[in-house]
Amino acid sequence: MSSKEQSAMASAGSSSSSTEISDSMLRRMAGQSVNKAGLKKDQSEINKIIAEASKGSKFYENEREKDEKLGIQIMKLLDKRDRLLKEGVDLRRLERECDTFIQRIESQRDLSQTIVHVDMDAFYANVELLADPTLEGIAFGVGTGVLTTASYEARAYGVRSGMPVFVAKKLCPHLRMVPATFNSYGEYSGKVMEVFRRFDPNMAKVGMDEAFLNLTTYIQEEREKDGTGQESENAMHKRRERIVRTIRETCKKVTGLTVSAGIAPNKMLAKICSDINKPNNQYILPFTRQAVLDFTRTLPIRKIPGIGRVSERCLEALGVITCGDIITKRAELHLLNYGVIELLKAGLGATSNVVEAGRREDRKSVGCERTFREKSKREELIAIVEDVAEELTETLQKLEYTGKTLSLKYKTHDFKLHTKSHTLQHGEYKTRDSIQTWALKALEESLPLKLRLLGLRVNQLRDLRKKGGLEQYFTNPSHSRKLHEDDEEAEGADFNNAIILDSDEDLEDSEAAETEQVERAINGSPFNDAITNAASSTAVPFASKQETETTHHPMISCPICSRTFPSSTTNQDLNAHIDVCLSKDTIQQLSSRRSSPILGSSESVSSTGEKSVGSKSANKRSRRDIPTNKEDEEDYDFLRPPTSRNHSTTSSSASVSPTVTSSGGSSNKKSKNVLMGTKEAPRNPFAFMKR
DNA sequence: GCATGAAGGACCC
DNA sequence: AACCAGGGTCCTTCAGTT
Repeated sequence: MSSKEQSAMASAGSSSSSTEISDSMLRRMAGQSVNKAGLKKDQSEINKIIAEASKGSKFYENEREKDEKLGIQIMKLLDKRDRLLKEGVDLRRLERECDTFIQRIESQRDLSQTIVHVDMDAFYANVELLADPTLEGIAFGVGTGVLTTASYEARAYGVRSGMPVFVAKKLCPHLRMVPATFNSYGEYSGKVMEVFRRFDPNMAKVGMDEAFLNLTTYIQEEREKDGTGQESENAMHKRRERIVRTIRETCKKVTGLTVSAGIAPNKMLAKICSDINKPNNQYILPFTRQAVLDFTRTLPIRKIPGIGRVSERCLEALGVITCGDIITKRAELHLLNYGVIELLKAGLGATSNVVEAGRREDRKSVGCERTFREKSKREELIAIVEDVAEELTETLQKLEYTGKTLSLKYKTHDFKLHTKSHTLQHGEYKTRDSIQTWALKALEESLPLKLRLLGLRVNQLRDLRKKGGLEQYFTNPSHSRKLHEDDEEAEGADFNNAIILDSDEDLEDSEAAETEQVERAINGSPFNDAITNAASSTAVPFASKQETETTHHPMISCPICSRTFPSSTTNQDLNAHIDVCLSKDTIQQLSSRRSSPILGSSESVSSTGEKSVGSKSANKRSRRDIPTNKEDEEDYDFLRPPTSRNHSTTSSSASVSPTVTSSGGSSNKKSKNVLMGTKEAPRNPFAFMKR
């Protein structure tokens, strides 16, 4: 261990011996949702109470350990930076490279779309309030064990979601707790989403209480209706505000729940904006490049969706506190291989503005887990696994999925998480038996264990609602899914097939108009760019172009399985697909699937006669060629904002609402490493910013 | 060299 | 006197396979 590491240990660990709690621990214990509004008590006072309350607990110890490790990691990061600098890395060159990135990003900046992020206020809490008016005006929390949400009255005391009840009570002794009633949340969620859909049928739901809307089309139509021609930016601004106000009012009228909203030219910004005037209000960011830059310049990086506690600390150590710092420190970030491009995109406020409904096909896994009071007796643990397996099977059945890999997850008494997984080469996990058998085996293997959590999750799903088994090899969905009573989210989305083009797609040549801007952007830091020409950036000449074009490809369909493919699909590719479709295995598979539930291997590895799907080469080919334009996109592989992550739907009604974001642009290894020349790519705590 | 699996994490709501 | 959810997604690292 280097001396630096030792000192990191020392400083991070100092809290354990003395009564002082380190700063980073205070912050860490403060929890993830620190950025929430509505606090009364002084934040640092609150943080102290929180940390103090759980000090000495196993949880706390575990957090402290993590904190320590992070500290070391950060030291290493800094070490590395210093070393490279000493070795004489050409920072200037890196800076220029970043400027090229910036140029590209700027050239693709798109202010033509009106994106709205709508976010229900204290959703669970407010639903409970409707059900029980005696909660009106009092501090209460929803959940058991951990608060899933807190009323605004409670928040004033520093009580926040994700906080354990006993800590919350320390902050607010008279806090009242009500158990969560997920079914009702689901119902209200459905109603609200319905309202949103009136304004954007392709609305992207993000969890139960949030959604992204693209109002561009709605606005256009409205203007056509009232015969408004060219409109001043000011008029547009007002129109946007008014429409969003209408949306919120409608929600309130329909459900009695209040909504907040953010209006901006892209998802990341809209999301951040929805928080600004939080309860029951909205915030609109002017749709000009300058306004966006002004906004982001001072924006704490933590506000960027995808930047969590860890990334925040890493960046902070590098002197990056605000988005503005990202630009200033770009060379260093680049040097450390720290996902600069994504950061730059976020820093410039030029992230994805593509809003598309989540599709069932996008789901990647289904899981089920349980937390309980520390247990170590074999029988007890086994019973829990059985129980979880049972429930998982039910869920799987209800949702109509099977999966190839199963993983067991457990948390030991000291809050350490572990997973074990197994992938079936042939069969699929489907029956309770197959799941339980492996799960128990995996558990027993590691048995002398004191646990507090056990869970199971199935990955590599196959959608039983789909005709063939080939689907997993194509990204395409389209027609396939019929609506099912229990997934209210179903409608709408289906016909935009898997092609995931982001806004990046067609911009290339259409951008002449903005060249001027771009030019400026390259010379020097955009933030210093005094003369920003806001007007030109608001021009709407290509308004909504890519949106329509990328989502409404005409389709070609396979004569065998009638699956549809984008018109851009070449004959060759189509043939490849048809080959697969015609393969014997496939036919067998299709017919066997009809007749009986054979597929799930009842035992772990051994299997039924299910040959894997289609010929390997065919699969490979098709997977690469047919579905996406990924290859083409590689070049544009900037951040597709992390913004829209998925959220599960706990409700028994199982509205599957998978991710909103399209999959796509894998992260651009090329440019990242090529420029660097560093081998041991330092972990890029940022990788997740992918989209 | 590349695709896959397994295990571990970061993050989100 | 005790003791921090549960549903997901994506990324990374390290092997071992093909």
